[in-house]
Amino acid sequence: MALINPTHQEAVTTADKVFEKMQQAIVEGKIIAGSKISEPELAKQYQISRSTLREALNRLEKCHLVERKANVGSRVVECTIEGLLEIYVVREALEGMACRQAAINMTDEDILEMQTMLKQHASSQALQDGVAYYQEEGDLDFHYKVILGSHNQQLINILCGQLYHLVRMYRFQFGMNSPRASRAFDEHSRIIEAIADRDGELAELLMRRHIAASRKNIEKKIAEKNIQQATK
Amino acid sequence: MALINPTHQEAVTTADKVFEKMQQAIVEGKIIAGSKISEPELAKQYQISRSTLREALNRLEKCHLVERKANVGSRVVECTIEGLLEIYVVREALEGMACRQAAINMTDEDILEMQTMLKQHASSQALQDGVAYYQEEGDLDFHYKVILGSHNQQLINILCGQLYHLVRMYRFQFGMNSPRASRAFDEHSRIIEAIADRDGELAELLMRRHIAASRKNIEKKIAEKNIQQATK
DNA sequence: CTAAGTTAAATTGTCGACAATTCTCTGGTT
DNA sequence: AACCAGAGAATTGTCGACAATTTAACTTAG
Repeated sequence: MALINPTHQEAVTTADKVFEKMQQAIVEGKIIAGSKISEPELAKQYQISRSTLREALNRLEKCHLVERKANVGSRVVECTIEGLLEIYVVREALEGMACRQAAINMTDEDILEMQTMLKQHASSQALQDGVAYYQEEGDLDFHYKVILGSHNQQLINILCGQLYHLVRMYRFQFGMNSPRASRAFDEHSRIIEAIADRDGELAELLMRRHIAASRKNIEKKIAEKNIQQATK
Repeated sequence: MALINPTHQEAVTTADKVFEKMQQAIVEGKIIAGSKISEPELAKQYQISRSTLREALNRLEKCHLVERKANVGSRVVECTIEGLLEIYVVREALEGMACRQAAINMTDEDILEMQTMLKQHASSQALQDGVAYYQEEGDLDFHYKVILGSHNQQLINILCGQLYHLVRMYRFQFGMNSPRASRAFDEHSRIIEAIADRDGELAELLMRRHIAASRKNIEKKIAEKNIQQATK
């Protein structure tokens, strides 16, 4: 899985390593969302000093996984429906623009690589129970490559550096295995086609529709759940 | 000047105060862009310990004003033309979306307040040498209010918390007093009109054109300067 | 004179202790 | 019984010192 972030420089210092461990733990819910973080307790747990832990907390704050208030402490960010929808709105805007830029700035080799990647996903999806795979890793991988293809460092930083892990957290904790996999695949195909045609306007439009469709799908689910609860 | 960020919580701790001072110093170029930051030196300069200074540096890193490499140190971010254009691309996407959301989520009172604010700007602009004023503060103020009007916390965080100070830095250091002030005023008026009409699609379109126009204006200037240099 | 290797200085990362603030629990008053 | 006040405990912010790493300066071989 070539899901490696060029922005992401490998962890050399101990604070980095603890940061990565905590990041994973938060994404997977092992450190539960919304809970308060006790510096002394976690420092003891990870066998490090409080200063080092605070350094790690600062990096978690940078990717919006924890929030801190002065003289009060840090809390893990909460997973709310509103928060999830807000992220989709931001992604629609930013990934749409990234797609437009990718149509301008991606090299022919990059495009070819993405096309072959999509074919691989298609076969492995058809082969076995690939729906989950596709939805989990393949989808992120696709979006990732488009973002990198924009060659816009600001876009890459915001989307891959900050929002990426928040998205992963929501996927993990809300269990996003929606039945949109096959439709998503078609949408991905058309997006790559537009990029290959160097049609930035269409590429942006398609990507925005693609993400908006996911958001509306979630909104629909929520609405259904609310009706269910109201009528019982 | 009601340019207060609700995101921005006032500085209570000393690290916060140093952070704000350094932020201002970087924006104004008193700490020169691209220069390396010496922790011991700055700690002595601000009369604080290195730990506190590092805390401040972490916050500067959060709003992308400094960059840090492990075991090497921190550098003030550089102001490059490419970086400026990248920011405009991100702003076009995000503020466009913020504008669309503002058309949905702003209250009638908020809209009325923005309309009166714009009229004030108009009169004070016509009154005296308001062009600079409008361009410097008024423009930021307008964009600020639209962003807040989106009521999307993610959008607000990214635009007001992170990009805002970078934009200020570029304005200050590149001396953006372009002659687009009067045209910008008309564009602002139309944007508010669209928001008042609750026409999110149009509001987004107009905001994107507004920002794209600024970007193209800069690109044109750069091109002219390059030709000048080439022919002399 | 250049280039590589080695040593010394400087800088960054980490630690434990102290100060300042906040939270909690107890006791008293209306 | 509810609410406010105050002392104690716990937590966060800040400090100075030490360890690890990088940068520089110097020496020496080619």
